[in-house]
Amino acid sequence: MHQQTSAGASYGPRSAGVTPPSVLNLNAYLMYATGKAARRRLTDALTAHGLRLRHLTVLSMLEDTGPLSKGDLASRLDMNQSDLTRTVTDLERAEHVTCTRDLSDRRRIEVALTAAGRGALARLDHEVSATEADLLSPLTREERDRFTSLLRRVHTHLEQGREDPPTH
Amino acid sequence: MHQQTSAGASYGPRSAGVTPPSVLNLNAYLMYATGKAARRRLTDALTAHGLRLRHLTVLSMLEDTGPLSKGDLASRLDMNQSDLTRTVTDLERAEHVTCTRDLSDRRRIEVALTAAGRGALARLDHEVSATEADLLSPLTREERDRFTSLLRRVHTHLEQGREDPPTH
DNA sequence: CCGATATCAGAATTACTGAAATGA
DNA sequence: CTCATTTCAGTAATTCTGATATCG
Repeated sequence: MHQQTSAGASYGPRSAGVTPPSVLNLNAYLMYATGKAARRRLTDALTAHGLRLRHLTVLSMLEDTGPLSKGDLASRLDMNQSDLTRTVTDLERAEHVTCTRDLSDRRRIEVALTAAGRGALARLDHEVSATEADLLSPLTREERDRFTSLLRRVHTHLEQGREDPPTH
Repeated sequence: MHQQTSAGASYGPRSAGVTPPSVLNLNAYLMYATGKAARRRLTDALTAHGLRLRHLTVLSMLEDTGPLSKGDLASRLDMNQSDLTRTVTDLERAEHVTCTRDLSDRRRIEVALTAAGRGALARLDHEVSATEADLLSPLTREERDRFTSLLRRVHTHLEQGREDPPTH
């Protein structure tokens, strides 16, 4: 997008790093494309268990943090309330979570993981780990750690950007 | 997902870095989540121009590589043929690309960028760059370069994985 | 009254599947 | 006939919007 690979004529030999394709330099596109691939692979691994990615993320978030209200879950997972409600309904029906009203604020509904939900997560662990390993297989262990660290920082930034939208 | 935050009882105080939340350690989830955010921001930046992300990716790929057949475009952009056909139809209607049959293989249709298409890309450049900068704002310049490099390697790996599906 | 939380119905967008037409 | 390329129609899944009910 920045350099001008003008018209389709004569592509001379490219020494490494010279005029690399610009789409692939678009971090935004790379993030989108790899995210798409990651979602697809995770989904494939989950369908055999009758779950979708959104179910896994809710279960996993609850395992991490303990019980949360639906609003907090939606905000932390970057889902809208509407979809989160449906997802939790599915999980409640499958008895993977329980929903209880907060007595001190009767608007809030607290969602908590059940033993069955924890069991489901445990059964998913192997396949999710395998998907992880596959996705990052071209990287060495050190590179994976750096990648994770950078990704997490970007993710945290995006999370905050949602709650406090930039003025422009 | 790896550590066992066993049973839902007692969540003691967590000192920094100890038993970090597992969802956020799932690279697959982080990739999915950041990809989702990246897609949303790019889409927001594009709608004002009457384009969608898939249009930008096609235009941008053509600018990088020169004319490509529809099949090659689909494969390189990880879109299925069906959706790519529709996307190119839109772009052709907007006169951002032209489609010409390959005379040596009349099955293939070569898609090429027009001057108008190049102009549209140029007009998008600023906003796309701004989106890029925003997404990666928590990283230093060196970190961005490392991140891009790692991301690109992962992306390349996933691209190849599509053409040559692993046997399992 | 206002603002926050949750729910519901539906639309918009994206992603996928299968089948048909054409040509190598 | 088989295979590759494109096209079309329709489905499934994801994401988002708006309206409503309840509660603080």
